[in-house]
Amino acid sequence: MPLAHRVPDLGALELLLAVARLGSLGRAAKELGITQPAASGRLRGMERQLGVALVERSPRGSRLTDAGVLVTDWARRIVEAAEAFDAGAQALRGRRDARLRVAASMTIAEYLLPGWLVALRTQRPDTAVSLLAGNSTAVAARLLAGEADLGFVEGLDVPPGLDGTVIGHDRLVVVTAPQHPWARRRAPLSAGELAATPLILRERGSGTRQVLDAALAAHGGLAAAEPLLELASTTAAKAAVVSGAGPSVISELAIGEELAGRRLVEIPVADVPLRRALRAVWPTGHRPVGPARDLLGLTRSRPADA
Amino acid sequence: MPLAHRVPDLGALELLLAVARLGSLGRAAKELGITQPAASGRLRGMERQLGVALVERSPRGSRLTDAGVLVTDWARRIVEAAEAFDAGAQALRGRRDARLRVAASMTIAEYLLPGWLVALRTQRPDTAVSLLAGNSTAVAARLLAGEADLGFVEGLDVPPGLDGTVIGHDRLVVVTAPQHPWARRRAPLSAGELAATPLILRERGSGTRQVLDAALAAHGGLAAAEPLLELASTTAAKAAVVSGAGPSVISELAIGEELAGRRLVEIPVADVPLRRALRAVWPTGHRPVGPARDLLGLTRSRPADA
DNA sequence: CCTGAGTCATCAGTCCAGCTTATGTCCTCA
DNA sequence: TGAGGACATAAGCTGGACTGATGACTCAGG
Repeated sequence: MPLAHRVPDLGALELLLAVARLGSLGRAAKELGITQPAASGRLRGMERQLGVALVERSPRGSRLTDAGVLVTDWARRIVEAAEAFDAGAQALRGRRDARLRVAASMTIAEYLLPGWLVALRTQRPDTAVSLLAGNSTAVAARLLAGEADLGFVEGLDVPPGLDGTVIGHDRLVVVTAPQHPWARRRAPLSAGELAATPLILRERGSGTRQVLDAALAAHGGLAAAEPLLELASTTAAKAAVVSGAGPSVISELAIGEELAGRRLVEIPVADVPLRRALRAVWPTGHRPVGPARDLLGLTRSRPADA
Repeated sequence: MPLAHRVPDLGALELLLAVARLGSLGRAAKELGITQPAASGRLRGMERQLGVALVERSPRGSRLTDAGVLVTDWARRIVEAAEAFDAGAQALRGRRDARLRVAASMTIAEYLLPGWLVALRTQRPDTAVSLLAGNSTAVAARLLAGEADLGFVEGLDVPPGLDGTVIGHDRLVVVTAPQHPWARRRAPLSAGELAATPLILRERGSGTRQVLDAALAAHGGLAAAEPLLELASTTAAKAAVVSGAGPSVISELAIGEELAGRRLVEIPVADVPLRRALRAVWPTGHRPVGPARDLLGLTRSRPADA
């Protein structure tokens, strides 16, 4: 039942990628710091596990089979996710002597920052980053106290005492399970319908909730209905929607995978501007320099509203 | 150096997700088929490895810490990639009694099919799928020989003897390393410039190459310059571009990760329609039924040109 | 032809990570 | 106050993965 028994472990996947890149078991082994027999055995084990030959061995080297090419590309996805994990985890470990201290809102820390950190690492391998995640107020406090060099917040305004620049936008989307009647609508949802429907929402005070309330209020003074369910985390809300409990309004950053896998369906909405800016922020007058400036450059060159 | 030593293995990540979902070490352990002490030890090991407390234990159960929430979300990315890997690998194993036999072009098999298979599995858990990857001709041959139930091809036309439906589009994009002068251009690239520049390309005969040639020819009869480098796989071409060898034209499906991580930069092009249709195909008159129809439904509801 | 430098496979032996079983501690609830 | 659930700890086992040595094979060059 558990996935781990059917999918090779990370070491084996890295080995496969190295073999694909270097064209030789022995060289791949050396790169990973193991011996050639270990690599040979490991690759053999992976092929036995998958029931498919991945590599064509010859006395002149090794090449991927057709199946091997496919498997290698799928493996690369896993390894890239692992790299993002590693970059995030290293930042989270947060040693005090870190040269770049970042404070970020939860959504940005979860979905955007790991990718930025991977990119930063290829550009500045020696920059140690520490990460602190919290809400906008906490981010502002850290910056003003000099405990962070650069902050990232989502929301409608820049906290007082800070300067900032918009680095992208986060759209809130209405989602349901594919079985929900809304998933078969042809016409977009109206603001009135949305306001009148009990939704699955984060607790009051969350950024998502604020934006939704503000957007409905701006649009003819509507007030959202009492929530169907109030949950503490985005993940819990997603799970509730997937299981068919009802519709919800969630950041598009959080639901890419679910939309792709058709576990969730986006419902178009008319006339309700459910966007919020994503901003990099810093104490007024202290424009980012050094590694903070590098990181800022990475974030700006890729708008987050793709 | 190797990633595997710094990232917990898949089993540990699954355990973390289960704990987050179930709120108890013991229940999570039972779900994964291990004992509670094993789960306890494993979680402790993971926390030691990351240097961060992930779970708050109490005699009434376990909840994630703030850091735990972040780590769990990053872990979920890895596990989802592993699910896609698993779905693809099972199909590749291709037992003869598979109820649904799919033949797909390389690009679709690599980048789109695993996601579809994961979705199909939640919808029809008992459908065994087998996968055969090859070029358009091979896909057509398998279908006409009755050796496959459903095919997927990318390209300009439907192979003779087959019916089909467009399920999305694949855009070819011009990419360079971020250091390349083109990355700093303001104006889009003209067709003439593109045609005049030696590029890193797949070998002649590949689908990518055909589309590029056709698009340039259609646009004022231009012919592409001699390639700078001819490589056998998309992956090799990507690697060459990333390392700064020169610009290339690659399917956008293949470079999502690289664009996000700023290892590659997309260069806008004026007036050259580098699109190709992605089609599901089947033998004329044999409209898909049963599981093939289910799979087709999944692919159509999510256009691949997002 | 040999020979040396590559490749990969096989074998035997060691070692450790992770498992299980058994038990202890703490809290909560009836 | 005792039962039950949740987690931790301890002891012992086992299998998987590693190393190091060796052998088979191919190719290029004297």
